Amino acid sequence: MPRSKKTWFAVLGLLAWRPMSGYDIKKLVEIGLSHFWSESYGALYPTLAQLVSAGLVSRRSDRGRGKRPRHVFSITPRGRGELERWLRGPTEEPRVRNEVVLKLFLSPSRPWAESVRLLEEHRTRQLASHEDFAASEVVLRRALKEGVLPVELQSVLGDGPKANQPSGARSRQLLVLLLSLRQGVLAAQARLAWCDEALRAVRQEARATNPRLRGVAR
Amino acid sequence: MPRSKKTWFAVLGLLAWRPMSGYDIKKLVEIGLSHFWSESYGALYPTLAQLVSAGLVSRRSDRGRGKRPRHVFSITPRGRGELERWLRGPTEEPRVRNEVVLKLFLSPSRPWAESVRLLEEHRTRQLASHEDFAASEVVLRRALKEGVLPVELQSVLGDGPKANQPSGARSRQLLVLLLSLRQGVLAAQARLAWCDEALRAVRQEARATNPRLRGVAR
DNA sequence: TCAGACATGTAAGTCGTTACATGATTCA
DNA sequence: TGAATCATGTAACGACTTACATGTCTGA
Repeated sequence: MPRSKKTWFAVLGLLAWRPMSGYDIKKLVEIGLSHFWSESYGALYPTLAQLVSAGLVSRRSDRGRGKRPRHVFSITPRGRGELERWLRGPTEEPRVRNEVVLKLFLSPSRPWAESVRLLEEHRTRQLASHEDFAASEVVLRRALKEGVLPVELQSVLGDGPKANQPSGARSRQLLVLLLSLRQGVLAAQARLAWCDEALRAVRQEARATNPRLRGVAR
Repeated sequence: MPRSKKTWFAVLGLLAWRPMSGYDIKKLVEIGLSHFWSESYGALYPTLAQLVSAGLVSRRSDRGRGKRPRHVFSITPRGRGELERWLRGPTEEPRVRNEVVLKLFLSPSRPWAESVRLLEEHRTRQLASHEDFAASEVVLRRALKEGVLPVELQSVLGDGPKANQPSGARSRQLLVLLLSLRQGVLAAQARLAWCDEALRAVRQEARATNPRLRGVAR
């Protein structure tokens, strides 16, 4: 039984926000969705072609004067129908494969210092991504409150002033963007908290095992 | 460039805990590591065969009288060397693909009630897994404090009373098991907190948008 | 003028899952 | 005796990623 075709529906769903080229989709995912989604060109372009064949998406060649030629894809009514069915359908839990935890788990025969380094490096990465998220959150909350759309968000939400957004649609987009960001913030916080807890435990254990280190700070 | 061969090293690392059959490995991962790792038979058995070919693991046929015949795999010294190199090497961040967040993100054209249902279902699953983790944690902490190994953990850590565990090795296994569990607990808590936050926001928005529902509890 | 962004694709290969296939042993 | 669990594997497929290949336009 074919498994879920996530790229398929991710692309379809993004095209429901607004018509875009493959390149636009890639950028949108990288810039705005990277904390919960990823796509590669090698999956994107074939998927786009398949969606067109299936009649869920239409392709139009946009070759404006002095413009780079590009293909703009739009969702069709049938595409909206399929998207809706998928949105209403069952949602798969991602199967987890956390290499950091695995390494820690497999480390019992290694020196404690190695686990400490593993955790410290992981912590540094988490801290950086947490800071990124937090900064984006500040921008987004201001946008939501003041109703202005800063440049940073235009590439995510589309900049069209003439875009025929029904009233409230824009603020609804901002809300789901904020909620998805909050997910990233909370997850990063939890990972950070885990690093701290694990580091404390491992360092304590290291001191207890190797009395020469007793009293050494850090 | 071949990507990291996680199954390869996961299997190698588990065999460093103790010799096991493929079936044992599968059960161990399912029962004790499911909150941060997964393996399928279709990956496991071929990997085991490859590890043997590579000389990192040795296979012995165990056909005791009245016993089911089985293959017991043990890590070789070369295998330990490779494992060690991998443990010390760089650790990849998993690329995230969270279908729940994606669906929420793609929902702006759908009724709020649909997002509420999505989040509620997700919350229910997270609550259940959080409870499982918390229960396991209680068992583990007691084991760590009292130095006794309850039956539930014997399938994870191995039950050998004659196992030539160097002093402290068992408690170190318990510690990394606890830490890996804590990772699951904290992650589940964060997901739960996010669900609550998102549900609050979405419900509030739903009420604001549809005044007929104003004042309706839940 | 040339680096860097824009833009689109393909080919090969990796990684892993599901479904299939098979059979032994235990225990109610 | 027959269901559940132990036990081992393969085949086909699905879903991606990486690396390659190619070209255009903009602006410092």
